[in-house]
Amino acid sequence: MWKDCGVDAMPEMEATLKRDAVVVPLAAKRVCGAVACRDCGVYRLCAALGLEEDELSLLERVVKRKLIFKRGGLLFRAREPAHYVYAIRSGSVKTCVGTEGGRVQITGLHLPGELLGLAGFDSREYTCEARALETTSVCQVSMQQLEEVAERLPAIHREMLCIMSGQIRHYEQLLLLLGKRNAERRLAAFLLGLSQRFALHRYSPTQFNLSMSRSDIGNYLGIAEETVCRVFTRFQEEGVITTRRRYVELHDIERLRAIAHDPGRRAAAPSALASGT
Amino acid sequence: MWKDCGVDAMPEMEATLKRDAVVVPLAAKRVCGAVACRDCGVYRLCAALGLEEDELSLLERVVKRKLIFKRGGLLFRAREPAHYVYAIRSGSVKTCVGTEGGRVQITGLHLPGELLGLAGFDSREYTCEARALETTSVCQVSMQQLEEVAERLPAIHREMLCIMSGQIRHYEQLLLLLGKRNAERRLAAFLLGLSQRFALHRYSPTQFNLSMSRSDIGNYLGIAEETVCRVFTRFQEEGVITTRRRYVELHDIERLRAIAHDPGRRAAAPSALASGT
DNA sequence: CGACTTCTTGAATTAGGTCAATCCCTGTGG
DNA sequence: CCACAGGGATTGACCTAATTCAAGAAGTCG
Repeated sequence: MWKDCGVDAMPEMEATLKRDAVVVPLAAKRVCGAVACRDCGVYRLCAALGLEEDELSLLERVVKRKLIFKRGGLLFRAREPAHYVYAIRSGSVKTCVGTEGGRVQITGLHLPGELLGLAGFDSREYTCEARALETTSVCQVSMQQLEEVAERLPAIHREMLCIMSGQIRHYEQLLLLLGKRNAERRLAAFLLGLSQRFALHRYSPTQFNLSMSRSDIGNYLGIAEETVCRVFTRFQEEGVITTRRRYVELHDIERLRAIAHDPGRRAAAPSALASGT
Repeated sequence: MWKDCGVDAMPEMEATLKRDAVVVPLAAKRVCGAVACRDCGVYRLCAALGLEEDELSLLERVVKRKLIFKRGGLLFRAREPAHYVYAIRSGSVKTCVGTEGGRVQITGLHLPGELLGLAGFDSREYTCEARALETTSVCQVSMQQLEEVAERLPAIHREMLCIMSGQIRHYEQLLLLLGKRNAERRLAAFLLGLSQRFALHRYSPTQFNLSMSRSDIGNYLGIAEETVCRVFTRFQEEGVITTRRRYVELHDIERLRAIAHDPGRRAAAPSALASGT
């Protein structure tokens, strides 16, 4: 397993980082001090750091620098040594894993405030590939130094555990989505999920940009690109949403919710076991 | 989200724990001292504890007791306060999450040596329901005391992070599986995955017991129970496997691998973006 | 202003879901 | 010890939702 995920699959990507990752030579002076940090997933992490020791010195040791990636830019690749964790400040990032067969599955769409790359903690390698979906600004955090600091501050460790368990919950939700058949339900749930997340970040929950292409959305949800289009069209005809390219407006959240939660028919219920005896 | 997962869905299960959870009144004396512990997922955790302080006293504080669950027994339920983490010593456990619609998705099949319940770290609630698939013996570990100890021993924290990142990797693999359509591929990959895991635990990689019913397998892989049967039959006709009820023998691992990794046709490849320019 | 990519829509095809009947165990009780 | 009940597994027939192939429209970018 994990032989050539995203590597052989996309051989031409080698040079992308060098070309796209514009290193802003702003040596992390106020990186975690401004208003934007409040909305950042590592904020509590930064805060914990700041509380315990000399604020600047520690922050500067751990938060390496702010990077900007252009659309399509590669943050990291699967199986690459995981030297850094990335906190998204603006923009969006998709993560995907790959198989030997060259098949690729998008496993995440990440919005500002989220942390990427922590899953590689165990193996010291990234478990997936991460790519900017639009111009995206991130904080690059040194894994090693983060660990060194965490060694002394249990609060950091606890924070990391929380972030990971959040990631696990996210995956469980996604599995739930992929397990239940129907394409309409998947898309409805997808839109609702996005809406919720945008709301959390104080963006409009009813009009936003799907930074992913139809093809990516299809891959993410386990359906064909064309099906995504067709369902969007159907939703539109029913007045539930409006789409124009990647821009979406949700008109009838309730209806979407109804579609997403429709129990539908049967659907291989797992046996309760131990019911009788 | 997460309103009544597994609770309203299976209302009759209330009494299951009381009936099935046979509390062995063996006050954790040698619980983490025997040979079996070497194969346990928390072994390193236990070891770390033992290295640093008075072995028995700490272990007894943290590892509450050994429990035995019968087939169908409920270890914990989603949304329940997560007081304990469970290490599986023998047997197997399935975990599942549920939706408002009463739909349930099996998210994991857990074998001896694996740790359950850590995902609830963040919210202090279990994120899923866990149920024994056969007579299963577990170590029950107090979450609170584990944390208290971890506070003083960063090694424990690091271990927990590793376990969680392993869980994340597992989910990524599962997503990959659910994303790629074809039922044959799913089942082939499922069998191979099990085979690998059994091998890790020094069980036979070519003949083992699927502790799950066809229905559970279907739910886990996102296909209908009947399709599971049909594909198994097809595999059998081709001489790749033999099944008898829940017992399976793999005859041609290579062929299975070929089926699992068959790139197949198209399959909504995510756009590389930034490919041309 | 092209060249490309992404999106959309149509038509044909099919994998897999659904329903239903039957078989086959396993465990139970007479 | 044997017959029976009930749950799981299997198989067949049918049908629907979604994939696939194909072609064209609509943006985007250099």
